[in-house]
Amino acid sequence: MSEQQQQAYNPQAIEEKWQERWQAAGIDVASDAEDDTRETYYCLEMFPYPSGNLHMGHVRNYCLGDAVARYKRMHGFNVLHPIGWDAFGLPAENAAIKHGRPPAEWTYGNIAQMREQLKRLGLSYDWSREIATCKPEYYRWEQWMFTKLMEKGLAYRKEAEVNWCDPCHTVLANEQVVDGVCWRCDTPVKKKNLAQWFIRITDYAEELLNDLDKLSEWPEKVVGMQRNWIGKSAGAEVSFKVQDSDETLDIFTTRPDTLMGVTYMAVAAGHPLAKQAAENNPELAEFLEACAVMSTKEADVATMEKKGMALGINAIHPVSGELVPVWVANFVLMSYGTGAVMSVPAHDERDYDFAKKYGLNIKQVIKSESADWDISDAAFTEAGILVDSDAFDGLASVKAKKVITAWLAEHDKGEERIQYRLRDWLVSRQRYWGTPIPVIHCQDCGIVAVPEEQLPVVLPEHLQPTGGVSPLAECQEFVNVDCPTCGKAAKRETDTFDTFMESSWYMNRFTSARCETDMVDAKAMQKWAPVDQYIGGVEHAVLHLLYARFYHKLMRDVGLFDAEQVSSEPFKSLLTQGMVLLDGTKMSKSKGNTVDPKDIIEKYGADTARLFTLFAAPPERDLEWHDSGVEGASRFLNRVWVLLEKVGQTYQGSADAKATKALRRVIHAHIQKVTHAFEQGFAFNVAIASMMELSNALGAFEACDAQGVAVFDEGVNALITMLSPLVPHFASECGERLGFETVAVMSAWPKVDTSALVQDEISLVVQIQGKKRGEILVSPDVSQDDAFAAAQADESIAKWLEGMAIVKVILVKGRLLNIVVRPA
RNA sequence: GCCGGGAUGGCGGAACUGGUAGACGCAAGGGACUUAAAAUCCCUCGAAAGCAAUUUCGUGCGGGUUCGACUCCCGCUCCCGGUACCA
Repeated sequence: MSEQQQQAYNPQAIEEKWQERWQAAGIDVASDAEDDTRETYYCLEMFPYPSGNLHMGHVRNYCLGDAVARYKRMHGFNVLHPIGWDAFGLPAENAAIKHGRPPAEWTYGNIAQMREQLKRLGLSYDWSREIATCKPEYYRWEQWMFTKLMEKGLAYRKEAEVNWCDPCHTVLANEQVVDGVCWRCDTPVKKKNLAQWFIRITDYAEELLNDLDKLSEWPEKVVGMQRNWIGKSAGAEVSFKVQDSDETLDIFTTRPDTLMGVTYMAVAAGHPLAKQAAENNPELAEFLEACAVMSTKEADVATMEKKGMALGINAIHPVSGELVPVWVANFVLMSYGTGAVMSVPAHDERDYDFAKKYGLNIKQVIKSESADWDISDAAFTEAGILVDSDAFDGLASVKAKKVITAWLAEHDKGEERIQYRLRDWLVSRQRYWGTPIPVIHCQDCGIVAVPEEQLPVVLPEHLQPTGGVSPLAECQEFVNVDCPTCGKAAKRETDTFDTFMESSWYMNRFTSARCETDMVDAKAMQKWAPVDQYIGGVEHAVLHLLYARFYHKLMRDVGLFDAEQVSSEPFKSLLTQGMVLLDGTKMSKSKGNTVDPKDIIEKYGADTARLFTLFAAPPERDLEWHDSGVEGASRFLNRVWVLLEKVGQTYQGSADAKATKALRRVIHAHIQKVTHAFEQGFAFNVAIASMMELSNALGAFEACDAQGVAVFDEGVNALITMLSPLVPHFASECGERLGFETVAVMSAWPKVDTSALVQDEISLVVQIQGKKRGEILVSPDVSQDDAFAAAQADESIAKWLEGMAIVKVILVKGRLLNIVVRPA
C-alpha cells in the first residue's frame, strides 16, 4: 500500500479534481456527430428558476437526473443531459423593486451563482447547450411561433375577466390572489375586463386527451389529473323557448334521456335571464349580489347550502310544450357550459335536494331495470328504462340519449355536443420581465404581427420596475414603432408572455440549442426527441406538463419536425419526485426550516449529499431530511474507502475455496439486484441497499489464496463501478486507486455471470400447512419426492408429521416445499 | 362530494410473477479499544411466553379465494394529493 492509498477519504480534495478532469475529457457532451452510431438517450430534469440559491429540492431533482444520465452512459448510450434557466418571471421584478436594480442584473447574477452550485455537485451536464430563456436568441423563436399561430388563427385576442389590483396597477395571476386580496398590498382584488391574448388549446383537447393513452411510462396519477383537467363530457345542447319572449334558454346536459323528467330550469346568477328578471325585483337583485360574493373560493363552498329563487318566468319544454319555471340557483356556474341547466330532480341528486327544499315537482322518467326504486327517498341517478316519456317509453337510457338527441336535432331544438372543461390558454401578462408579445397596434391596420425579419422584439433590459404600471409601457423607444404594413406611427404591444410559454418548448430547443436558423433543427429533433426520461416535481402535473404537450404538437403542426419520425408526445417517461421535508413539513424559507445544500457539501462533500438523497427514500416519495442519515451515508463511503486497502491482501486461514465461490455468487447476485433496481423505475434506494450488502460481504471476506484475491478484486471493482453513477467523484478516486484504465464513471456496467449464480446446494424452506417448520440442504434441482424424503428425515420437521396423513406435497423450485397434512 | 395514491418494527423503508415478512440504513441498548471523549469495530434489536431449544401472534380493520396472501377479490377505517357543486 502506498502512502496515498492509506489516506483518509477527503471529499473536498478529490471532488474538485475530478470535476476538472471530466470537463477536460468532455464526458458530458452529447454527440451530434452523424457517424456516432450509439443509441441516444435524452435525460432531462425540469430546469430551475434562477432564484439565486440551490435548495434541497433542486439537489434531489438533479441528483436523480444525474444518476440516470450516468447510468445510461455506462450502458453505451449517447446521452443528452442539458440544463438551462427558466429566467423570466415575477420574482425578478419583486427583487428589482426591493433592491432598486433592474431584473436582468439580478437574474444574470443568480444564474452565475447557481451554475457554480450545480457544478460543485458534480452534475454531468452538457454545458455547451446551456440556455437562459430571457435571452433574445431564445425567446425570438417563441415570438416567431406566436406569429405563426396568429396566421393559423390559433392565437387570438379577446376580452377576458382578470384579477386587477388598483394600487399595483397590474393584473394578478390566480395564485397571487390570497383570500380575495392582493398578495403584495392587501387591497381587495377587482374583476376587470381587459383585452387578452389566448392560444386555442381547446382545438387540441381531443388529441391531448387521446394521447394520454400513449403515456404508459407516466405516473397514472398525473395522467388522471390531466384527464380531469381536460374534462370531456358528452351530451346534448337543448334549446328551451322562454314563454312570452323571443329568447331561448340553451342548456347542456349529459343526460338527454331524462329530458321528459324536467320540472324546472336553473340558471347561474350571472345569466342574462337572471339579470333581466332582477331589474325590477330588488329581492332577486340582492340574491344575485350574494351569489357573486359566494362564488369566491372558500373551504366551506363544498358544504354550502343550495339556494335559489324563482325568476317568475317560464320556459317551454321542447317536446311536451309544458311550462317549467325558471329559477336562479347558486350552484349553477356561469363559466361552464351555457350557464344554465335543465333540472331533473328524479334523476339528479342536486336537483332532487333543490326540488325538495323549494317544493318543486319530481317526475320519474327512468325506472331501474332490476330493483324497485322509491323516488320519494332519493334520486335514481343510474341508467334504466324510460317510463312516462310519451314516444320514448320503453327505451334504455343509452339508446334514449341517441334517440332523443336525434329528435331534438330533427326539430331544430338541440344537437349532440361535446363539452370540455379545458379553457383556452391565456398567455398575456401585464408585466415587464417576460417575452414581449410580437404585435403592433396600428390605428389604421389594427393588430399587426411583427414580421419575421423584424424579430426578435428585444426586451429592453435596463428598465427598473416600480411596482406600478409595467416600465415597458412607459418606455417610449420601445413603444413607438412604425406600422410594418402601412408605415405610419404605431404602438407596440407592451404585454409579455406567461412564463409557461418558455418552459413549454425548452426541451425541444435543447436538441439544437445553438441553432440560429430555426426554432429547432428538424434533424436534431429526429435524433434526440422525445425526452426519454423527464424528472421533476409533481406540482407541475397539470399546467407545465399539459402546456408542453400542447406546444410540442403545435411545433409539429407548424412543420418544425417530421410528424412521422418524431413522437407526438414530448416526454416518453416521467418521474415525479417527492418533496424534501424537515420534521414532516416541506422545507421552505417562510417556515425557516431549510437545510442549505452548501453547508452539507462543505461538511460532507457532494457525494455524501448525493448518496443520502438517493438512499433515504424512493424517488417518487417524500424524503425526510435526517442529519443522522447523512452521517450514515458518509460512514458507508468511509467503509468502502477502507475496504480498498484489502485488495491484493491475503490472510491466514479462513476463506477456503468454498467461501470464495460463495462470495463470487454473492457478488453476481448483487450485480443482478442492483441492475434490476436501476431498470425498475430507478429504485436507487434499493440499489444502494444492495451495494451496502455487497460491501458488507466483501468486508467480512478474508482471502487466503490467489483465487480469493481475484474474486475479492472482482467484487470491489463491481461495487465501485456500480457506485459511480451515484457518487461519481468517490468512485472515480477509488477507480484510480484500483488502477482502472478508464475513469470509473465511463466504465462499462458490470455483467452478471449467471454461471456464478449456480449453487451446488441450497437451503430449501419446508412448510407444514404453509408455516415454516425448518430448512433442508438439497440440490437446487431436487425432485419433489427426494425433497419430501429429506424433509421426513429431518428431526425438527418429522415431529410435525407424526400422526398425520399426508394430503398433498408442493415443491416450489429453489424456494420451498409445502406439506399439507390432516390428522390421520 | 368525486377522482387518484397510500397504510409494513421506535423511524425511513425492502420483499421477483402469490412462496422464509421486516433486507439495507437510522435510532436505541450492551461490549471492545481509549486516561477520557470522538471516531472505529463487535453483539442485540416486531410483540408475547420460556433458562433454553422453541412456540404463539404479527404487514390499518372485517370477510373471502388458495396448500400458501404485505401481494389477488369483496366490504370498511384513516391519511395524503388533485379537484369542478361541471349539469
